[in-house]
Amino acid sequence: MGRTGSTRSEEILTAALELFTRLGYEATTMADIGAAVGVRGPSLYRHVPSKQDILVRIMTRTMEDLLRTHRSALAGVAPDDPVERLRRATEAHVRYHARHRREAFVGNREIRSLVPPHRERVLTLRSEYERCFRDLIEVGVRLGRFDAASARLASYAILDLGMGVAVWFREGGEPGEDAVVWQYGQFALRLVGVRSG
Amino acid sequence: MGRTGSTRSEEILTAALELFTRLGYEATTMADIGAAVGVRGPSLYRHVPSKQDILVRIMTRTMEDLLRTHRSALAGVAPDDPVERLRRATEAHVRYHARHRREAFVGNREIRSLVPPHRERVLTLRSEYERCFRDLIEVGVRLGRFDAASARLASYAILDLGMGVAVWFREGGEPGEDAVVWQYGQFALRLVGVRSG
DNA sequence: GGCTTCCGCTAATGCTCATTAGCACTAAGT
DNA sequence: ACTTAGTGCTAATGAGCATTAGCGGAAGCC
Repeated sequence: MGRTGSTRSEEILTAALELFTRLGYEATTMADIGAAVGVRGPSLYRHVPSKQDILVRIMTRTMEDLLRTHRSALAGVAPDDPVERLRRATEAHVRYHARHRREAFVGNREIRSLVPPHRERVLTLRSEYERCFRDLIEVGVRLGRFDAASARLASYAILDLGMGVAVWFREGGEPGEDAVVWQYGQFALRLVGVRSG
Repeated sequence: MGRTGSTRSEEILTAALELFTRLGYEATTMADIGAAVGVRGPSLYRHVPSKQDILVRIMTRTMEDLLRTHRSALAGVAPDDPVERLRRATEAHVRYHARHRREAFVGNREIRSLVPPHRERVLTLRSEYERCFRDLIEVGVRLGRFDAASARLASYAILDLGMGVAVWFREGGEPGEDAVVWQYGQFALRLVGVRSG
């Protein structure tokens, strides 16, 4: 029984995530979430302070996980090997979006359901993440390894591929996670003009 | 005063589209839409049958437009030139998403706000559109012009790029529509292994 | 002037919700 | 046995919202 998660609040976050993914934040009621964990709506308030707070916890955790994954994917990769760095970053990005499709999906679509103080915080984390990719590409261009007219467009394109994965990917379906990750890593490199995946 | 559009309902659809884009369908109220056209909420019912109907009209019109532009982009392009066909299809796709970002944005995100009979209809149109791209890529692979391990993944990737454009593109911003369209056409070809843009 | 059509308005109506109050039960701990 | 957390429940509360009723005015037509 830790303080943050005492199992019950985790269950609630998980159930809410599933419902937010399927119905959207606005269309999900506290009663729905309660039913998903075997409880009436009002009882949820014993474990979480509000519906908005559920969304906030889900979204900030997601963005932090994503950034953490990104950093650890690049840890130990030579800074002067932009090809390998972009490949690793993209693979981590895509793997995260495949493995945590609900989190990524909600994280992308429900930003507007966040109420001001939190919205800005999440948006800041998000643009920090975007900047990582743009920087990666700019380095590659500067080193003459990439051929991209606009690093910004290329980074948007690569990031958007990940969001797409979160939409259509199904665990246990075909193609599997590894195949998608590999393929999308190749896509990213091709996008910036690297030959032979 | 024509029957379908008598200006007023068009104004309402346009205002609603803007609001749905910014706030989402659920979070937009009839009073909001009314205010945007200078009228109280209930007065809207003189021009449109319901809020849901506004969404339905927006979304079906969007999907039909998209399919129409796709077909006309390919009209007259040699069937045995998959490179040119994919380039044209992608350019039309991206141009549509840049030029009608609100329509495309709402069309992608509010499918779940559509009530059953319509949701299915829109989803059918959408998968018809997806299939066009997959077929295009399969032909290219069969003719040996494309190098794609999975036509399905490649088509998803290309389509997702378009959705991304609808999210971040701003009319009058940089890069402009033509630059984005050209760049994304090149991205699509690179994705399927075509060299030299 | 009287009739009709259009279109806007305010006041219901009838939900659906998030959230709060207040009560009850259980399991420890003492 | 008494108390205290912890957790659930039902019944408010209070707001927001789509939609409907019913009224009134303006414009055109006779």
